[in-house]
Amino acid sequence: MDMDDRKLRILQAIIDDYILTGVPVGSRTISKKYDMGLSSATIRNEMSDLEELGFLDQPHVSAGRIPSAKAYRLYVDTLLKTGKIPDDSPASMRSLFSGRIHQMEDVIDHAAQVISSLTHYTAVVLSPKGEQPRIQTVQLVQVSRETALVVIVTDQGVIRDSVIRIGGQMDSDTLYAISRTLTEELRGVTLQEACQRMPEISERISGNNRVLQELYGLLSDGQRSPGRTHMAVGGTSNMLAYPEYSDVDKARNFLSLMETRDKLADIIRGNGEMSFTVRIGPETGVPEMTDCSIVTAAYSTRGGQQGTIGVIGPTRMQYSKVLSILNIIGHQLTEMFSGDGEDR
Amino acid sequence: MDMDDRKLRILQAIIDDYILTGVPVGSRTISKKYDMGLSSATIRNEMSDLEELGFLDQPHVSAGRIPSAKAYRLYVDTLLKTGKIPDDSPASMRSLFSGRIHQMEDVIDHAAQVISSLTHYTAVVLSPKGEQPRIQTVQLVQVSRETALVVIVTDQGVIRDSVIRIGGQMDSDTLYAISRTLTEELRGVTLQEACQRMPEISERISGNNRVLQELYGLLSDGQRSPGRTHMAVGGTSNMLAYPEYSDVDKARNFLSLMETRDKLADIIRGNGEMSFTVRIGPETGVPEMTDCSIVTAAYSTRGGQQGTIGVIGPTRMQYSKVLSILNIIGHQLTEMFSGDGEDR
DNA sequence: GGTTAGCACTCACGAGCGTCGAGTGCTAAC
DNA sequence: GTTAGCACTCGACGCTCGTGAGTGCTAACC
Repeated sequence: MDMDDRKLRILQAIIDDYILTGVPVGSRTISKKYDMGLSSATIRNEMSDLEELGFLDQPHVSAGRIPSAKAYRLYVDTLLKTGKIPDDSPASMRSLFSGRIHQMEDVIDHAAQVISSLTHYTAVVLSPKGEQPRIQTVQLVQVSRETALVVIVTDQGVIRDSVIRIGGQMDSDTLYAISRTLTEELRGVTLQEACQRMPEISERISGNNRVLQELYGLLSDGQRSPGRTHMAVGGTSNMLAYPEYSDVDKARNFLSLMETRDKLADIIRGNGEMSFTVRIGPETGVPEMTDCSIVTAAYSTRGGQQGTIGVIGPTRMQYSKVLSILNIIGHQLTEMFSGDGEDR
Repeated sequence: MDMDDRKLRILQAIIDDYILTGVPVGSRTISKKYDMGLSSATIRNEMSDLEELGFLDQPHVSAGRIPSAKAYRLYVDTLLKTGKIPDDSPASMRSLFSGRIHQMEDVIDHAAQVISSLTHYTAVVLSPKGEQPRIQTVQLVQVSRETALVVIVTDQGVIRDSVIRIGGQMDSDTLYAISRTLTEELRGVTLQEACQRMPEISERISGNNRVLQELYGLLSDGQRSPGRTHMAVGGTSNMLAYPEYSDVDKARNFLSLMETRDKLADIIRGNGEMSFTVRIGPETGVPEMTDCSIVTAAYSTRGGQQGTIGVIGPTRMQYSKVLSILNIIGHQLTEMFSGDGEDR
């Protein structure tokens, strides 16, 4: 016994119906609603076969069948293979980021909002992250008589800034001079290398040890912290609308997972930089999410960094809709971040 | 009939017990657990009086009593009046912010984490906000041949940065020169005033119109956006642990309120800059939160700005514990932000 | 007069039970 | 291979009823 075309069509119908209703679907439903020209009895036989093949589960004997993770896998794979990701973006969706938004963090927050409200699932957006950034410019800006702001511009447009103390009197011209020297010395160098080279530079520019010491501390700090990836989460409350989470304990588990941002980021970042990823139930590898699916898509910036947008929903997710939306938003983000240099 | 001392003690006992258990408390419980030297019958009479006075509610006739909002009000007021905010900070709590944290946003996120995990309620932390910031320094940092970063340092240490395009070739020395002029012209001026003064300055520094135009756009943008107050929310999932939210619909309402950040910020910012605020149930003025209480405390920075930390929990919140924790964290934040200038 | 014991009464809660109906598997006929 | 028919299963729902916590009232007590 193996999968023939009819079995496939029936399975498809079952999945469609279950995604729609969330209720185990019976043979009669399929026979009538999706008129296959087959009686319920025939469907029943086929369903029995499908269950044996591992595509359907039966919660209890007198209920209908529900698709298994394996069924969803098949479903999604054919969806992806046939490239049937409808790009049916209505005009309304075309320019969700029309208003002038300068800060990257705002864009990311907004994207999470938009995705979650379009899909009615939970959306997660991760800021781009890529190679070790290389320093382009270092500049010290005087803030007060005692403190200065360090601005480090890297090739990724990522800017780290932090306030450091400058010992004694130091006018803005002196700071500028130091900045120039530092920039000359450190251009094209990663933060890590910069850190190593500091002592050497320190000798060359004598007299301003205080500043360089602080800078050294800053660099070694910055190098440790993993590049401040920003993450936005939207629509966690959406999940409570699904009967899957009518159990409060389950809901709480889910929510607290959404709150442990580090873990969540790891999960979403997941398997590399595939343009699309769909992980279904157990495939997520997260025990708390056995009845969730995660769909992610990548977007990129002109610096070649990869960001991730993702949707978390019940396994009976409207995959095609989600894929289509992620596709569109992903493109928009890529355009936005690689486009006119207005990013951040 | 009015409140005598005994009634007060009984009410206190009822509130304590209800806060602890969340279950309507009966006369026998009080008589035995809190040994008042009174029989349950006497307690019953007193409870009946307290109900008449509006301090107790009775869910149904054969259940115990639960405290009304009015009761909590009284409870909290005496708590605040007697100044019984225990400062029993164990050493472990003394320095929650010990690790080097430079960015203000990180501090705020972390504070929300800490507060929520200490209280087991939901915590909200708002970044400081105060007067219109006044410009201290303006500096242009070259990023690429075509773009530059604008750094505006204000007296509040708040730094807005954004990338603008610089027309044509422009070396870093020229940018520095422009920066100097701008700083001289704009020092001590609010963003709004700066915006007005731009045309005039534009004439003086002729030739670099492109840069100044961009800067003008940036300023008028920045002036519109309300100062980017950052907000961190932590422990929303904690709320689901309380029987008050075993109803999924209620939980969802609560969560989606937590997600509409603007609204939430308004609610938390609430009534001004009192050092402590306790709003109980209906006092919150938010229909969705009739069975929540909000406790807020202020912290401040050396710039004289006020930030807010808040806890949202069920009305039967452990007020004294929450007040104590907010007190401690508030002081720590104030110290941190006014202290050594390492804030952002 | 305040306090307490006693008692009848109320009512949410949960267990137990029967009914209903959706859905199945199997068999026999087409 | 398909379909009609039928017996069977089992969760959902609704009903009843016992249980127990808690109350209010009354009468006795100090």
